[in-house]
Amino acid sequence: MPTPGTSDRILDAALASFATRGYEATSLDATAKSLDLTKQSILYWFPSKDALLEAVIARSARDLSEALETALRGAGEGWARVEAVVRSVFRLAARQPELLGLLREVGRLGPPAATQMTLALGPLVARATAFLEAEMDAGTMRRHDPGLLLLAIYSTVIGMVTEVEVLRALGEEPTARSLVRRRADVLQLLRSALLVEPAG
Amino acid sequence: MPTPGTSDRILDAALASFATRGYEATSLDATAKSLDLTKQSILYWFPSKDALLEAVIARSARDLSEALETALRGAGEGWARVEAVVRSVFRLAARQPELLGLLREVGRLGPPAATQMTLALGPLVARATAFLEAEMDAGTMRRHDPGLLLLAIYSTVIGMVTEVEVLRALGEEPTARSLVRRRADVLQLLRSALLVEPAG
DNA sequence: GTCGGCACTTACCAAATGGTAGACAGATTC
DNA sequence: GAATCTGTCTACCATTTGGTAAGTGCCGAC
Repeated sequence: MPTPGTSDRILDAALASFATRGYEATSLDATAKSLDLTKQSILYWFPSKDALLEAVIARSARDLSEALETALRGAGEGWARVEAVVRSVFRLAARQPELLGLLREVGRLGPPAATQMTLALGPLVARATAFLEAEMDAGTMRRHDPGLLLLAIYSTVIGMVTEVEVLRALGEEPTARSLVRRRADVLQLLRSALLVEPAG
Repeated sequence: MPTPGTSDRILDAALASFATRGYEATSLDATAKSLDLTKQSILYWFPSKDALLEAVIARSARDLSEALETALRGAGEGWARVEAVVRSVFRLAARQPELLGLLREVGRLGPPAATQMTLALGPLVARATAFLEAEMDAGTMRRHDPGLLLLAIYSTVIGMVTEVEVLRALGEEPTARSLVRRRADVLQLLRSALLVEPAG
């Protein structure tokens, strides 16, 4: 494993800052300083701050897709697939929380950033929608609008994983250990909500 | 109803901008211009941008609490209370979407803004937690960690109402009419998830 | 050994930002 | 009618922002 190149290190730092501080609150100067570089070096690799965001989104969308595709590859059928996806998101929350933070941030930023992310994750969304529809047709999951159902699942999982302040407000310290409990709770909740037979 | 005072107009404009563009992306100059004022007039009423945010949060938390308290006042028992709260949030989404947008934004900003909002909404949260616990004790709702359950409900409802870009990504145009459908879907979903008997 | 390009720097810059100081107009008070 | 207070404005200011221009050191090709 070679030393990561400068452009990758820049992407890492930018991702972290965009995901936590937010896009506007991230300054090129500060990001550069954290890497022992000057702002102009960043602008050498990425012609503008917008372009940097674009690159961060592109790489993150790819990483995100890969993580989920991998989880789906050996996943089984029906409910097991939902569980596999949720588990892989929680794994991401532990190992690369910035990826999920960026997702949140991009949704807030709106177009064109959101459009780019949307396009990049489109195939995954289409697959998920089709899956839910098939399950509902087969009668194994309760009937809902698939899009809205997906949004509900998305919001719940992302919320459980990124809403640090709300967690604190509810008396749940967002530690790594608590993440496991949150995962268990989400899975149980989704099972009750989705499955036709509240099976055990 | 007298003409709203300048300080109220400033709070309105600031709330709208904080909720949509975000705090950092909101400039005092732009906000002032939208009100046919100068930045210095804003700084006359609120000594700094931080203080303005604080005032916006204080007023919004009050409005939010009032709306929910009102909804709860004539709400009935058990599931009807959940339904009353959800309905009132969707009503807010139609009439004052900025209030919910601010909630999102404040969560992202972290302390001290988040702390202030948390404190202001604390009583409401405590009430909700106690309610859920009582229902679970009574056996009418499935047992979960009340805090996490509340977070799940919060995330789902707020997501349905503020995640405009995600909605679009899922092929749901965020119109006023679709809001009604979303509300129906959320209620149905929550009922399946929460109630012990999937009652009809 | 020098030529060319790569990675990065120093030196700037115009625009925008939050904030200060002080003046000005119009009421209100005495 | 003078003094005061309120709300707003004009005039500044220091800092920070994203971005440009012009080097500089270095390494491999020839």
